[in-house]
Amino acid sequence: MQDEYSAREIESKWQKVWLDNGVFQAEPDSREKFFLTIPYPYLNGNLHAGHTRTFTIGDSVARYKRMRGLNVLFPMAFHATGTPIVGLSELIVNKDPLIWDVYTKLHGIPPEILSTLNTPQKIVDYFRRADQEAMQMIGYSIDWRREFTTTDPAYNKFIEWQYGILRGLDYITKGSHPVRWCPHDRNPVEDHDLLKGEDATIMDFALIKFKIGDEIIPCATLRPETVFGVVNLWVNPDVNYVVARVNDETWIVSPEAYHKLTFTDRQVAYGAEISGSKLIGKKAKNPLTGTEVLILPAGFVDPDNGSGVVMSVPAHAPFDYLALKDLYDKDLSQYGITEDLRTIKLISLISAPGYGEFPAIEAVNELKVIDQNDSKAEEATKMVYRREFHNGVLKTNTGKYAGTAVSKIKDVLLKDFTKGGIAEIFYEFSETPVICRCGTKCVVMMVRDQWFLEYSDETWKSEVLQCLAGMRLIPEEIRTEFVNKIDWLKDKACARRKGLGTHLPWDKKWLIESLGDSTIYMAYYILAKYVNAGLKIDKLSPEFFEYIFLGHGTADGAAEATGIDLKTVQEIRKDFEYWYPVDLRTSGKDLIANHLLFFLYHHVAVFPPELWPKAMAINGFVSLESKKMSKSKGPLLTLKEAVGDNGADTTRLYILSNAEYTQDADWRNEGVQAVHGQLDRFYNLAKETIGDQSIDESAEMTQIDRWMISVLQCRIAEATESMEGIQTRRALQSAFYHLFNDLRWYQRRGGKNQLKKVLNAWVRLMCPFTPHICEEIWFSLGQGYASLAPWPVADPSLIDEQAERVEELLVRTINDVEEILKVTKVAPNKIIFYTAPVWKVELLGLAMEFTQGGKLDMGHLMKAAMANPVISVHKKDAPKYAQKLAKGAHSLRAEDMELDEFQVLSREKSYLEKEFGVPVEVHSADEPTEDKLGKARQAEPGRPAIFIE
RNA sequence: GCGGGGAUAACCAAGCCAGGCCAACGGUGAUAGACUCAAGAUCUAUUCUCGCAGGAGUUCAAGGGUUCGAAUCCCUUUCCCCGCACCA
Repeated sequence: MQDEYSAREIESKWQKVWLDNGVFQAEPDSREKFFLTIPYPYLNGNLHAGHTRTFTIGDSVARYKRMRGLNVLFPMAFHATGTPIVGLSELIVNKDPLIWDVYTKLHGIPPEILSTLNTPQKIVDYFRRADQEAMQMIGYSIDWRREFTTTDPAYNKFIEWQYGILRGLDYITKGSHPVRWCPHDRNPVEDHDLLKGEDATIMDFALIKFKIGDEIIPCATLRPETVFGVVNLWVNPDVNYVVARVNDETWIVSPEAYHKLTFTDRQVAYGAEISGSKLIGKKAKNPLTGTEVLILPAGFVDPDNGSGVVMSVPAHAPFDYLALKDLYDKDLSQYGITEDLRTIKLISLISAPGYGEFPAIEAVNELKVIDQNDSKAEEATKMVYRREFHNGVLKTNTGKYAGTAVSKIKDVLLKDFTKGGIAEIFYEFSETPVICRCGTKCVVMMVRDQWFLEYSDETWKSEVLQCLAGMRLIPEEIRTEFVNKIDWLKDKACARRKGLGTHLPWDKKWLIESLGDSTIYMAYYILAKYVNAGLKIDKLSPEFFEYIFLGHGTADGAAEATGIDLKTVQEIRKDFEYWYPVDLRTSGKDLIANHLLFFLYHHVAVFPPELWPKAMAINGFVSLESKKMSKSKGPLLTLKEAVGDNGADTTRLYILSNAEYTQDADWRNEGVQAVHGQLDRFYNLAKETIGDQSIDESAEMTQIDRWMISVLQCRIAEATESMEGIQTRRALQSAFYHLFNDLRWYQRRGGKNQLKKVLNAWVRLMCPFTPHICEEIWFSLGQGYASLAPWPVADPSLIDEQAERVEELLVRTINDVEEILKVTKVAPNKIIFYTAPVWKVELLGLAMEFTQGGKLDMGHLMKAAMANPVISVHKKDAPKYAQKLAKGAHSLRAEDMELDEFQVLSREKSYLEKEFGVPVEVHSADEPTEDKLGKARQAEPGRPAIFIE
């Protein structure tokens, strides 16, 4: 062992030793196996603190399980499929200043190197190497022989095979779906492509097809149920509407709506223009009820929202009510309207508790909204909507829908109306405008002939739920979230035109979407070892995969089809049978709603139940000095930076002990430095222990030795239990911090001879968390690798309750003395202890009996006490103590009566004298001595009386 | 809006599911003392308020309730974080 703790030297030394000796390479054997995987990182940047947390949790579990004697397979690979890497390479070529900044400053890539990363392949190669280096410099116990990247040709074959299976199961279908689209770039846009409107979601409006003669004037609404309550339509008189041919119909919509329609899956042709004012005064027929309603002018109608025509439901929509009211006394003869609008009867169709017939009117009155231009009109709308949506029920005038909750009706009506030709669905952004980085206003585009994974399939879904039910989730609280998300999951587009990836085998112009190609790749780790060793890959055919992963067909058949020799085929199959299924997948919580769900879906589809994953563990994010980390805007802490600045073990210990489960961890420099100091202390204590020639391990065990060994068993048990539940923070509390404090007490009490024994267990307890420093210490302690040494097992026979109670009594007594000294501020000359008299112990015993037997009351207790001759002699003092016991009946400690306190304190007299630096006397309250200030009478079991001179 | 999770002393953070040994583990920071020529390291103590004898009071987002007893159980309110997709 070196004199000084030098993380850098120790860490690189052991990393090399592990790698050179293949310490973490796993092969099947007779042991029980444990297959642990973590989502591979995407290769568009360096690994950061977030990865560090997830991966380090995984590594510590892998190391723990290995030490528990399991055969652990912990592999790693890299994700490159999808669009971002392609986009990144273009931006690098164009020397995009933003990207340049992010990658040189946040990711720490030298400019001269960054400029060479001008193709996707070079980016992949660079980060693949960088990530691997980073994972090695933090000491992950990965079997690197199985590494791969998702753009490797053999991996493509594997994905093709998988998609063939899904297609065979009819889980892949064709359809259309709406996307955010930039008309200028002619591409779907993602959040980072946007200048404005990142928060906009795509909402489905119903276009209700009102009719003017044969022409359709569609009204857009998010509340299709209100079609029952329409009393007029609204058109903006200042807008020039478009008469257009839409499929086989003639539609009248705003010009903006026309523009949007051209991006939908409809055949659209421009016809003529018609001014809004010309439409006003006409009658339109409600396609559902057949009623004719008047078209009226309204300034609040936004041509850029929906179709530019709005149905008016004044009973439930404050805007409609206000607009109608505003017209009551207006002269509308210019539109040819002569009738009195007051004759238009409002139609109520929703009953909601707290509201009467016309909620819109009530809301308007309540908020004192003046007219349709009043800003409070918006508030009134929201108020009515919220209440009606949550508590509203449809009235009898809605026919067969009567009685249905408003919150449940939308999807039903959309389905019924579109089927009946009454309405169509129209997609629109929830907020506008949405603007692309190129400056163009984005639209909702309907992508046609898109390939979908049918995640909505009921059979598939129920199998996934069944799989989930059989899985262990850590922490268990996330189960509801998983169930909810499975319920919510809809069909997912699974192919793209752009990016890196595997082509759909039956439709080569499509690339398989990058989340869909990352679902069952854990199985591929088994094959990757052989591919990396030079296995022929050009002929990897479905038959081959069918055999090695599913056992379909025969080894001979697979060998024949591929030209791979039979022995290898059989070996791969045997490997797979040994390692699969996945025993644990640990991941950040961001992947719950996507990757982890798909992971389950695809496993369930491809594999039989016995190969479904066994468990998932979820962890939270990492923030930096309380600020959210951002890969593109900073702050960002890369794994390399963290390890370079602080060392691998410090980084690991810090990130593992900082938070647990789904809680977010906060990376703070001050804390990291403190942790480094703690490791330093650990190292020094180990070094001193190992070098201490005076330690006599064969010496007879003293009280404090027995205590130390006893407490060690508890720590081992706690750490073990914690690691079984993947609670790294809790495990470290026991294995590191508590044990550290125990050792301080041990040494303070003069303990020494058990130090080596404790250290031996301690190093192994710490090894999953801080493996390098542990290897270094272990090397001086024994032989072999600490990483492969057996995890300590708690020995119940070494638990010595008596010894622990003695120390508790001492701690309590010392604390009491200190408190007295603090309060009185006296400098002691002598300290006298009086231990409790026998009769009090007897009385406590009686009280305990009564408590267990049910009720403890003074009467019974005193009666029994007086029957006991030991107690009855003290009949003057007994009632007082009895009273106290009866009061504190809930917290009586049996332990307080099982220790001979006089003997203990007498024995530890010299220690107590050393602690306080003054002479100490110990008396029993039973022995008549000088009782200064009557203190001796205060002595109770568990609490000796104290007198300080 | 919907769904999930949270709010604990200067800060981070246990405890809550299984109510009482909880003024509340542990760490950090701060203060004091010991050691040292000194610094650092280490060790010890203190760190809600009051208290010259080991005590008392007020706390666990806010308000209400259940209970002999609540940080823990129930109800209401406020605030915070995450996801809501075709993007990895």
